[in-house]
Amino acid sequence: MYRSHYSKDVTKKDYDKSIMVAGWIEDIRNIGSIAFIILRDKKGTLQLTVLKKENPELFEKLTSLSRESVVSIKGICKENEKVRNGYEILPKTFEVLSVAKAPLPLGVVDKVEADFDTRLDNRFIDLRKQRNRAIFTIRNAVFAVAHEYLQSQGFIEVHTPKITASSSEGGTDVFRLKYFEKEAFLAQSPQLYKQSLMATGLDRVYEIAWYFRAEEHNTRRHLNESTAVDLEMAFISDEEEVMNVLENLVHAMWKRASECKNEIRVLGKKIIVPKLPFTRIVYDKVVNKLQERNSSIQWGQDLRTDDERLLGDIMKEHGTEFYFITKYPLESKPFYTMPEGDKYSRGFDLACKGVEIASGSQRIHEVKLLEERMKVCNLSPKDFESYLNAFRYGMPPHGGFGFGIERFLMELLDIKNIRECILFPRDRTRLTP
RNA sequence: GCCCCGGUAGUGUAGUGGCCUAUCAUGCGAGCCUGUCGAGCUCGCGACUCGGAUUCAAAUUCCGGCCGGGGCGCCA
Repeated sequence: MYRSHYSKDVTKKDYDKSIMVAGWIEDIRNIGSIAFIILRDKKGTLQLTVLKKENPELFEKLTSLSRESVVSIKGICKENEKVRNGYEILPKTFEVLSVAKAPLPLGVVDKVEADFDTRLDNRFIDLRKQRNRAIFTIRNAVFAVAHEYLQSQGFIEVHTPKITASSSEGGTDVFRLKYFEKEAFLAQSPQLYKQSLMATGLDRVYEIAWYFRAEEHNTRRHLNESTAVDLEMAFISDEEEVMNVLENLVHAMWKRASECKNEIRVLGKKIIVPKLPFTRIVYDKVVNKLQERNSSIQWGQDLRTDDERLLGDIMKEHGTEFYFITKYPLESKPFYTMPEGDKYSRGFDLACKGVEIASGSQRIHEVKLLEERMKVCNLSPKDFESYLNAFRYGMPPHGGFGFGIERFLMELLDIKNIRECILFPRDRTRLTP
């Protein structure tokens, strides 16, 4: 046994008793005859106080350890108002579990900041910082509530292949790889599989999905490997039903995040839970509003980055940070999007403060129309035979969305670089660690 | 894919042709110090991304490579 208590779990009942703590040596302040050692564990830090005259050998050994070495300490817990936790530990025995090499490639509590690149190269140390770990604690919390909410709504979690034969649904470049004697691709999304599952009778499925995208973008908001809550539901009469699930999901996640008080405090953020329902604004109106503000957007075009930001500002003036953009022009949406009339589609985006965080639609469930739309989008139905087959033997009306988690976390926590929101980011140049 | 920018001790920086034997902080090492909590003080250690060119002289200018950052497009 190495530990009886975490730093934050020590209570008045433990005072004057022998307890065991374990963790990383964050800092050693050796004053001469007395030394203060800060020990960090999963939950926080605590102070070890060592007196030279009480045990010169123990004093010497403990104070000469390198920072970030891992130790287990057995000692007496003493109440002390002068110490931040209200207690300190007077070590009696200890065990060194791992000695850290010095100097560190990245200081955990140094007064100098490190470049993000240096931080990522040494992510295992970077994540020793409370602030950085808080992001992933919140990430865990929002995933947990996503599962809870979706399960409660009758969705089941599925896992679809990430190695696929079909090259593209359009819209992005994909990674190519060798699959024995064949060529294969990394899935850009579970889109085709989750739709195929609508033909099975599972009715409502979701996946914590990996998106692999080979675009050579180099921005703060793009990753080449990202995660999403991807969802598909059958027997819907229109896309509004899908939007309803999405807004409730986002709301539940935002709310759960707001309950992570400790992490929010560490991050120095405020999280205000948005009100439901989110505003719906049709694409045509978006174009009008943007044109009123001197945007050069033409009807039919997708919103450019500056248009998205401008719309975010406009919506904020109307007191809303979340909004759906609905009834997109058919030509700006992927082939599987259900048309509405000749020009429009049942596709929508969900934006938060000017950033697109989710995208979805009612889908086409009629195979002839699907083939037609593929051709219009310069895709060959021949390349999608196994997908199309799922539509030939009974496919109910359905729809769904993809909801980017890193984008969500960026907006939730006001983080400027998306790479902060994933443990080991994959971007244009980074393949390690 | 297009465009812009950067690379100096372990870390973060100063430096814009000679005053650079390269600044400061942090770190690391040695020493002093009984209540620190960004501890303090003394001494020390440690660096110009690579290759070529210009020049009497290059961290500094030019060209190329390598590595990285950012914007746009595309998207989550």
